[in-house]
Amino acid sequence: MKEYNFKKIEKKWQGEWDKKKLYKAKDGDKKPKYYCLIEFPYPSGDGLHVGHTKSNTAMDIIARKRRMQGYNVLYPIGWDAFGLPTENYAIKKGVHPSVVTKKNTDNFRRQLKSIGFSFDWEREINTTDPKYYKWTQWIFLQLYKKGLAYKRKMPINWCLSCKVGLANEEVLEGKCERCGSGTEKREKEQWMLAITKYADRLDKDLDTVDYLEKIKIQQRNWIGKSEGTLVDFLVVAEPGSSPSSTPVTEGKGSRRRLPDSALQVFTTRVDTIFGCTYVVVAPEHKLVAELKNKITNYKEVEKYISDAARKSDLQRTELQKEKTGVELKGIRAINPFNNEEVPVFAADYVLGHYGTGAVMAVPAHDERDFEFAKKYNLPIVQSIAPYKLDESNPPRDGVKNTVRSVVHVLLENDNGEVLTLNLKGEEWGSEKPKNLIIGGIEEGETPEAAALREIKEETGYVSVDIIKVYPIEFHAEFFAAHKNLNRYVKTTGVFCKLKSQKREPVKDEEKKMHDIVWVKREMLPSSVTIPDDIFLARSYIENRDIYTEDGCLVDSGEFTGLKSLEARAKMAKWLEKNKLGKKQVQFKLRDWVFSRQHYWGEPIPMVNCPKCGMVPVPEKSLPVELPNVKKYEPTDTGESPLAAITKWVNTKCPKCKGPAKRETDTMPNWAGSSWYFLRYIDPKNNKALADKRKLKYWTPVDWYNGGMEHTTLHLLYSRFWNKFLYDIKAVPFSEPYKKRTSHGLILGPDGEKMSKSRGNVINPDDMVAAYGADAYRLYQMFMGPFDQAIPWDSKGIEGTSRFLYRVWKMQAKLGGGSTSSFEILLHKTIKKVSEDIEEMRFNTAISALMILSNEMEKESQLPASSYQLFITLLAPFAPHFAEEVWANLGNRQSVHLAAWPKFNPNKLIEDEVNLVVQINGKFRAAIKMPVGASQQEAEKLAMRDDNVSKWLSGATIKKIIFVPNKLINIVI
RNA sequence: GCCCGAGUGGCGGAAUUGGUAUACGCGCACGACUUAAAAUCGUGUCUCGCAAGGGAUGUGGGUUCGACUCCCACCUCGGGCACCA
Repeated sequence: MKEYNFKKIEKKWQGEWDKKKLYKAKDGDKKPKYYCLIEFPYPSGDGLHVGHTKSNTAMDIIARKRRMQGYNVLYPIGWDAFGLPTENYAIKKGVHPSVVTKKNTDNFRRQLKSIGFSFDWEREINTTDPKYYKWTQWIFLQLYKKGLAYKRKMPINWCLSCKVGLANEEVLEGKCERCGSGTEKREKEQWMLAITKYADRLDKDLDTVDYLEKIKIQQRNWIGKSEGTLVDFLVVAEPGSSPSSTPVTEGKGSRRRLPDSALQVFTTRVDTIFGCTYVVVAPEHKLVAELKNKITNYKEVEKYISDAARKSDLQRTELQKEKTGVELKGIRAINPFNNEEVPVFAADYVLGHYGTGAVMAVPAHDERDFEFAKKYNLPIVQSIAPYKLDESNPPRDGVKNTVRSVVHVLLENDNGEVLTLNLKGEEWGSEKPKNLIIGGIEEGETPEAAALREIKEETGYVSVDIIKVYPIEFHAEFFAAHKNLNRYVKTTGVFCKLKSQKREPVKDEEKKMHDIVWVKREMLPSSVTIPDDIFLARSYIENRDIYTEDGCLVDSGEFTGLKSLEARAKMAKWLEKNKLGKKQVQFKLRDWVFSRQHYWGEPIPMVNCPKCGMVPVPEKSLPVELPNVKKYEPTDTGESPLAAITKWVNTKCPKCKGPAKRETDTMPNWAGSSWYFLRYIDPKNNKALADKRKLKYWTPVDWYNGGMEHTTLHLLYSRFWNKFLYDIKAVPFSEPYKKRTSHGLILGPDGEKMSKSRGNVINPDDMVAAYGADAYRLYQMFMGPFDQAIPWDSKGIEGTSRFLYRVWKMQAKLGGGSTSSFEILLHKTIKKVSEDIEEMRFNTAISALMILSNEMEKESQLPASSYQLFITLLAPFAPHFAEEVWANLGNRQSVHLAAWPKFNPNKLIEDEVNLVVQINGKFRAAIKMPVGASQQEAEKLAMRDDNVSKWLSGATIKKIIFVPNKLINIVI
């Protein structure tokens, strides 16, 4: 037998596969199709590192298994080659970016080929190829035609170092995602794509696809759908402020209505509106300028606004802790529900670009409003009460309903302990503190007075300070069995401190009922329980002054008593009826900034004509190619370097043929990758982005694996483009990807993210040279759970390498022998490997293969048929190795075209099992038993065991638990 | 702060309708082969204990005959979002 020479074997089979076009995907083939996709790489100058190929290896395994299962598989590859690193490198070295790209893609191609991925190389694409970006530009034109691409002057994020405008998605904590340096806001005309028009569908259609749950959640959070209500507040001038105002009848006093100045706010909590004590507009809100001459402190307001505008995003987040704002004096807003007038503020904690840029502030029920109200001494009014229905003891029909106001007293002593009353008698017998001091508030009594009275009555303490009456009233409803009444209880919390131990005698009847127990605060239950318990405990301890959850409406006019959910619906209806507002769905998602001021990107195919305005380049003139020039440095003015190339910029208007100028902005990196999966289907088509029949055959992508970092950008953008192409009938499916999974990072050996600057990069070339592609692939998959980040361990790859050597050596034992000793294991392994691949549990699949090989190794003679079966299971993981062994076994056709093995369910069943014997749940013995043995048999055998009988001697058996074929537990 | 995910040997990790915790691999130790080393093969490897036996899956409670697994509270780490009304 020859030595296992991976170098020779891998080179040989890679050549063979290429020659035979083994992995060619056949358009329209009769076999069922399967489209496997990985994110195409950006061909950087550094080449691949081991992290880049994890996804490729995983999908390669799946693609190979699918082929063996009889599918016509499309597993393509290409290059996402536009972008800054290439441009920066080209500028530095003075070479054209296309030359750099060519060099880099050549290197990447060599690297990928050396690992033996089963790509269909005939479909290779490159986003920088004019034949490709012709169609990227074509899609842009379609978007433009449908009004989804538009130009708008707007503040963009400008990276000071890259000298480029960035999308919101590309700015992290005020810093450029790419280079990490600072950004600032600049006003610029930008091309925008109206992705927000698709926001609802992008959210809803997630229900129709099989993505990992965390990917769906992250996309949903990013889209940020929230259902709420628009409410119109009437804005009025304060008396005497302006003679031009007309009198208004609504509201108190003789206010004056200002023309056209309804202020619209967006809220998801219209149920809290009776607690609204002021309204806030964003500093950039148009109301401020409109009411300039009605605002009596305009100078002050103006200063605040210009200060706010000067803050960068970074400063705004840094200064987040302290809220600032300024009142617009001279004007007031009227709450349409109660006609109450409230002050109006401008504050930068309200965002101009979300909702209407204005909010109603309800400090009692919103964290941010509360903070602001505290700072500016604004009133806090409760309109929602926390509400608890005692589910185990709900109000009953046909029973009298009563309402009762009570106090719950938290009395603290000098040791920081609180007083609880432990009720006497069996039914209350619990070691845990049960009650605080609780008592009814009598007619005309304040909560404070009630608290002092109850303390005295129940405990005798008379020297007590009231520290605080908690501002939020709690409501609860239940059936009071001992009185046969339904109770609706309104509870006020009072926090008191014991000044001295001075006590007066307590009546005997009180003494009989309960003991006084001082407990540490932590001992109080933290969760809300039924009203007879200390159900306010947690709120007291946390000292919360506000309540932000749903509850029950209080002091809310005709809506009082409704629960939040119901109130929101009724109040929205009321608004609609009175034309004062309506239901509204809002999204966090914002339109996509699509312009970049760079050379190395797709030119935006538009022409600016002094006569005709913005004119799209006719489709037949596509592609608009990048001019071949020497200089492509970015400019400081914020203009694209293309603007300096007059020969290219000056063109003729497609409409009037007069002199015109080309659009000089280019598209962002995300453009080419938003539709590349469609181009693979028909990469050379010059008439359409892809042929309809081929699209129909291949789409949608069956399984797309990629990184979590692309969840909110690439994945969302490409879903958007695909949906748009579906709407214009260019593609047959609305959702591009049926299934999406993601891989975890491979970290450097130091446990840190791999990067050139850290110097912890592992190059696959070195691994392939030292251990071979197959050992490399195996180790990548064996490292641990696929979706987890795991450090690279160079010793680990030696393990998978050894495994291959051992399997190789088994060839010497082939011939006779019998399968009997490992036949069950063989079928179990087929089952496990088959299932594990589907679930991407590659690590346990490989472990199962190792276990089987360890068993087979013990045999002196090995049946060739079993070994061959084993090799087919190994083939997707170690394709070159398997192919060579397969050929050695005398097979003419490739192992990768062999049928995927099936397990025989009958051969999974063992005839003997290890039955665990436990005594009181502790392992005491394992006994061999025939499958399906009865409890009696098991008991009999178990008792006979020496160790078991030792434990059982002198004990009474209380109970026996028997789980067939698994265990018997004897309880003594 | 909010939303996801994870905490198990010296290390990567395995174990799901709750049923022998630590599979598989790495490392380490000892042995065989060798003049020697590497490679390879074999044996051992959670912890305390001479043993019988006990203890251990981030911490503290709970449910259960039985908990890595289920429930409650908390701690730590990783990722995402972050004044989105």
